[in-house]
Amino acid sequence: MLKFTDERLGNLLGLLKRRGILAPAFEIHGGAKGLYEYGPIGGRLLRNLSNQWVEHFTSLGDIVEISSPTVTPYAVLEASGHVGEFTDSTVTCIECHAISRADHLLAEELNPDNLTSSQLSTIFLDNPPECPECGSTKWSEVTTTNLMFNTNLGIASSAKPAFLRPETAQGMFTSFSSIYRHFREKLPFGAMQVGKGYRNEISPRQGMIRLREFNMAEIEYFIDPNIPKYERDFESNHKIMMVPEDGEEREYTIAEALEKGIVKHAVVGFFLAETVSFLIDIGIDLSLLRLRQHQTNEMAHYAQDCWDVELFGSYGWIECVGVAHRGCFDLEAHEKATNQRLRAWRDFSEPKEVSKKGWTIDGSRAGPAFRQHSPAVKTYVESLPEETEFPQVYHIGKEELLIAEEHVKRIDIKNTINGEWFLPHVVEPAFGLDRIMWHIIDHAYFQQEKEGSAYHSLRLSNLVTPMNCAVFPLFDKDGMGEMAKTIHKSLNKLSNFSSFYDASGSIGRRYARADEIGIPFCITIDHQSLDDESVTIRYRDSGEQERLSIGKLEAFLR
RNA sequence: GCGAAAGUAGUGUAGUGGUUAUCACCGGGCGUUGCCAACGCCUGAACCCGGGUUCGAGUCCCGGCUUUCGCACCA
Repeated sequence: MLKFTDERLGNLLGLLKRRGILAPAFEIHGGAKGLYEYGPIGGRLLRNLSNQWVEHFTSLGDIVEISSPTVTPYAVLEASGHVGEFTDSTVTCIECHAISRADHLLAEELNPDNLTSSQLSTIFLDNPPECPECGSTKWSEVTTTNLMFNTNLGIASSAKPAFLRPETAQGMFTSFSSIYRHFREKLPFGAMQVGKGYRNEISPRQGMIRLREFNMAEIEYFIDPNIPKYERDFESNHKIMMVPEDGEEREYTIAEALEKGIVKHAVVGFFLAETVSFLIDIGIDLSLLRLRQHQTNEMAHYAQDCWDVELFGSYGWIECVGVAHRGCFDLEAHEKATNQRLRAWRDFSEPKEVSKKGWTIDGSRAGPAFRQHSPAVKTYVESLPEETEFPQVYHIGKEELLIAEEHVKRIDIKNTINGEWFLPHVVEPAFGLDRIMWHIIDHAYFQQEKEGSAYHSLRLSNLVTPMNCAVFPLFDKDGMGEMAKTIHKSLNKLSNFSSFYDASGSIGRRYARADEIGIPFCITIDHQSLDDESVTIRYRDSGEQERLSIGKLEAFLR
């Protein structure tokens, strides 16, 4: 069992920065809070993580990947509710002018997330907490601040307000119609997107846990609300720690949780199961994972069942994935704002016949005849039963209008209604890739004592490891260097495979360098290799070695 | 940024100020055929947005937005 201490965290952060994995961004200019950069090793890790994510969820068969812009017009995020709702409550310290998040300064049992800013203001007057910067207890009014980055599309007078997107989801909702058509107009189906999101967090903290620019991966999975139970097969017999809304923390399999009604919706359960198996595949420790159900009062108002996948690491339990049943909120919101239909069609089991017989006006005759009374005449005529005979007298105010046969015509409309349009519901699994990345690394990091000094290794999953193997010549002489380079080059050419070449320093030092960045195998070319075309394979996690002929290398590494 | 033109189903389009807005391809269902845009029946889908004129606006006027094309700018 891993022990997450401050000392370990410090060592790990040092390693990440030293080895080009992860570091605060723009440090030579003094850095910028909430922005991190991935280096040469970290960049590959992130790429592998996002590829694995796409691969895992597209292989379910009914989810497609799209890509929409990060710069998003005002109207889109106004419709989605972000302009009005995507806010934090802030207070300013009157002594030192530091701005803090109001809810973070208050004790948790007050449940500050659910209070209005005036309720919060009252608390800050009656029971002021200390300013974390200067210790003062004088506070300004609590105000709400929108967390989206403002920008403009266009310049000067042609500028139109826009935001950097706070989530990728809206792009999937706004292109619903084209995805619906792609799926031959049949539910269920999903769309996914991997990309950057931006939130102007008031106080980015905890390393890279709360970022202002971050990588997210989201799925919007659309379902018919009339189908009460989607039968979905999933392989997940794992016992998973769950913290239900108002129950005890306990281990269940997803199937058990569904049976007991703890997980309320089958599709939510399905994605929780898929999410957990994905996380295990990429190296998350199941014993450091739990599923936490949102309290009813904590859920966004549109959500019907909402679970967080929380991972435990150096910063405690951190929400890394959310799986939310969002009902039809988003599609409905965009539909209202745009008057576009964002619906799916469902046939009735029996077509319905609707007929209307009666009268209406002949506009080309009645219009000129009745002029401004024409709309009233039309309403009147259409209210008459079909057996009415003309002429008819119609009183409007003091006037008396004679409606002749030439002013009207019969209508005889028969319609068959075969089905109806409905708003699909959506289940949204949303992954914070940077947070998952952090926990992959945090769970993979092992430090040991080796001959008195600290020895670090990242036991990364082979699915995400930034370098698949390392090739070392035992000595860079007698042709070993050339042989190693040849092997390195041919392995590096394999697709989705990268080999790391290192010829400097002692062999032990090179193994250590490889372990630090999570390379699973080191291939060493020694004197014997020159004679019999065999090499040494050395395993990262056990340190054990075996010999293998060069011809079998490729098959072995795959 | 300047100038011009155009915005009607998913696509391409028709539409004298007055029907339930035309047609084709397209999409969905069923049938037939059985292997690379076949056929038949049923069915789904649109007047860019906002004002104005009018009894009545897809149609006329004004404004906005978007697109296309020139010119300018930028890469």
